[in-house]
Amino acid sequence: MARITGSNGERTAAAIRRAALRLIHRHGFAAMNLRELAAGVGIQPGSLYNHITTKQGLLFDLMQEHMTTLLAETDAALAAAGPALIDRLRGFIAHHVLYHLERKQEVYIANFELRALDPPNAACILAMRRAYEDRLIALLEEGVAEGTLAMSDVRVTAYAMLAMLTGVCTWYRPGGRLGRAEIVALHVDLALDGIRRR
Amino acid sequence: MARITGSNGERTAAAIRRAALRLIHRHGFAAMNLRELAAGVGIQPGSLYNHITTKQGLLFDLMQEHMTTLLAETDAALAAAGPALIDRLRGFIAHHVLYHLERKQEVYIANFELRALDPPNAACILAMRRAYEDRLIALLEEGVAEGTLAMSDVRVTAYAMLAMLTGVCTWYRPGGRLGRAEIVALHVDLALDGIRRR
DNA sequence: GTCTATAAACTGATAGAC
DNA sequence: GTCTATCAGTTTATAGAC
Repeated sequence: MARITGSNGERTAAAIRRAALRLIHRHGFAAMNLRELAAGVGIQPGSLYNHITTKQGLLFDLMQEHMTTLLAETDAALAAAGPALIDRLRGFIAHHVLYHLERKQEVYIANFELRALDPPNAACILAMRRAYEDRLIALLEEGVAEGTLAMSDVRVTAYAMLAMLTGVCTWYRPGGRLGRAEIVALHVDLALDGIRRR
Repeated sequence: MARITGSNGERTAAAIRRAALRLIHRHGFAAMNLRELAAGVGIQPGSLYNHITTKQGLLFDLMQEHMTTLLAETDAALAAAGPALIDRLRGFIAHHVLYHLERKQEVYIANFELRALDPPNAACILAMRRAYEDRLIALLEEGVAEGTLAMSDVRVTAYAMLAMLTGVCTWYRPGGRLGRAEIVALHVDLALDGIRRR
């Protein structure tokens, strides 16, 4: 039988995660204090501890949730793409850009607050990031092997592509000159033009 | 007549800047405390204030010095390149990558600690960053106008190029698989391949 | 210019009533 | 689950002796 009381707890927990993403993205993890976070949720500072273990644990949970979602959605996008390598590569790039446009906060935090994690937590997130990078590296190697792609150094190219595609996070603002679909299309071309064999 | 006493002050000030760059790069500005900074320099915390105004003022000085140097060196690299657009563009890219390889700490701080600056200070640094971006945008527009370059959107392309070229900071380690000259050459090609008309 | 000492405010986290 | 109250430690910054 479903619980009726206590349902407020999950709404509060979700509100904490939402407010934390906003504040960490804006001020950085170290500069965000728990009083400010509690005020953003509309509860008292002490009440936070009904939903989080520590400030550090909160950051880790946010990052882990983000990386898990990113990996799962990426694999879904790859599975949904056509079987040809170029289609899967387009699928990867388009998904990466769209995901990064829609979840700027999570992406920014996962990329730049790794140093705020305790070493064991950082190792866990880093392993997930490596797994993500390996998805792209595998695609590039496949393209080189079959002869449709050409590049001097697969690993450097993969890092350069990811840096370029992630860069949209730093300047994109909803309601700007370009729509999301346009930005995605521009970046698919930018990323592919340099590596397609011709 | 040159002062003889007090010459230790400038050495201390330089040591503070050096230690601050290292600590901010490693832990972030908010997470760096002045006790740790003083210990890194080998003085007591209170003595820092003979050389800095506030912690905020220290960050601003570091960023301003970095941006001034970047702009000056970039203009020197452009002036030293051949008159042809493609040579100036190569010069810009090669200088950008090499500078970012050699001054990882400054670059990282200037890019990711902007949110730690007070609004007036942030506006000042942001204006210098815009001036830097405009150097590249002007080159791309010149290339499109003369017909040697082709791209769908100059501004998006410029941001994408800068993000890609700056990305080396996040993974480059001295003594790694690739030397600096190789990394520079790889990125010049990666950045140009997508925009040269063919 | 550096030191010691300390002010004044802020921080993450806990205890116990409701 | 939320509240009030508070602990214990840390933070930036200052004052005054040497």
